[in-house]
Amino acid sequence: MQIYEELRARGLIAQVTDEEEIRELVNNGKAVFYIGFDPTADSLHVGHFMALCLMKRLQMAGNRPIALIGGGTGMVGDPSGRTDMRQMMTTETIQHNCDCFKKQMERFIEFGPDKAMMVNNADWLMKLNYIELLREVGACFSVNNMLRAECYKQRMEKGLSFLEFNYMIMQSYDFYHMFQTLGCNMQFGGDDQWSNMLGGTELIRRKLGRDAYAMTITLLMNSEGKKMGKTAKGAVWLDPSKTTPFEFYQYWRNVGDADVLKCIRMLTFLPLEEIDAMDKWEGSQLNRAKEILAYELTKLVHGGEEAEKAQETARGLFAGAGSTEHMPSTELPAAKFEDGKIGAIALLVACGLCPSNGEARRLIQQGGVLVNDRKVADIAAAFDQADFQGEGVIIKKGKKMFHRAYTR
RNA sequence: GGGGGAAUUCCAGAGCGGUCAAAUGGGGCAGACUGUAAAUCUGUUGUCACUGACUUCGGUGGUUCGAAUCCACCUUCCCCCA
Repeated sequence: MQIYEELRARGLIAQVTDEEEIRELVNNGKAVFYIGFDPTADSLHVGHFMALCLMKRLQMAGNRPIALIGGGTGMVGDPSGRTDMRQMMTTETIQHNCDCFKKQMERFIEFGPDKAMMVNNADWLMKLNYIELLREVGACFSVNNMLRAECYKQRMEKGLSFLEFNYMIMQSYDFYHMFQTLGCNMQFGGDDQWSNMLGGTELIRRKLGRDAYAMTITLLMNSEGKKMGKTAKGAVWLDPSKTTPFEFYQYWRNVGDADVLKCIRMLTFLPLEEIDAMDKWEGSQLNRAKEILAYELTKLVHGGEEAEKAQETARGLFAGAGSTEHMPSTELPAAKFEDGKIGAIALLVACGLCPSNGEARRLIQQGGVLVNDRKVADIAAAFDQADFQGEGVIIKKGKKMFHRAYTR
């Protein structure tokens, strides 16, 4: 099976401009393609991860990836999929984020001569002259058409600033620029980028009379139609200091039944035959599939060792046996103890399991806290400092949150 | 440029000058049931020294014994006309 067919089979392809041409290009390793990453945070998240995997897959098939960091477009802000305007970022923040992205990407993609390239569109966008740009490319865009684009339509109700309206032009210009300077003939991106991407192919056609191609990746949605990779606390990050490997593992371990196979297919590098076999699994057997999903992804993002640890820890906690040493933990300073004791409420707050005393109190009253497997029944309960020595104590909040607290 | 409207807690969205820490829904958290799933049901959801106190309703002042509610100005956003 060739790469294009594999992408299809994995359900990764959402829309394409010209299926025949694209298949031809990628299957023969002739594509020089780019994917853009706007530096909106100081770490990549799961959404970016899909794009990185796609790059890797295509690179393995002989194509040349270009990772475009949006140091310039980040100054404008993409209105796609947003109901309100993005917070404007300072130049320093953008630069910092770009640096962080670069570091993380290097873990996944091989950069170097004849390998993948990394470029920053600030290098050319920042130098643009307004009038020149208007005359050069502005004339090629129809406002009527742009307003019909889905990404702007949504914003017509809430208001769209001229700044953001220009995002599509900037992105199109990127493609146009790289088509000429780097021989980039294809663009990939999230499905929400479709209209921006078409802007680029259209611009190239108008200015140069040449064909360029675009393809979008299916957005990873769960069965309820919500974007995956988000939790109540925010995105699931790839940076281990923002989302620990254990938390990362648990996120995938807990996906809904209806979504496991889809995730395995789209995100892992397991052979399709193996995945097809799992398709027949049902009921509680799917738990096995979830473990595989969680393990594979943790391995890809954090490495085999971390994946092992996370899996071992999870099994230990939920199945009763195994080690507890890799679960999230907190070292309690001696100052937290009074007369050699710490109250249950103070303990929960100190470990970050509850943001306020009120919530900790409620949690205990509702029977949601276990310390060393014993339910904490009284909000006035206190624990001896001596118990925290060495291994410390295991605090269980609700059904799934485990935390270890210890002292030196 | 002219006219009109809006800003409430995580989100959406109620809210007669006192009975408002503020309806309702969503989300979150916890309990029951389970498979670390989904669905369902129950409780809970500003902070703290929690039978009490304190800080919240875009901002700043004002009226009043008392303001989320009334007035003035400011800020931001939306709509209509140009």
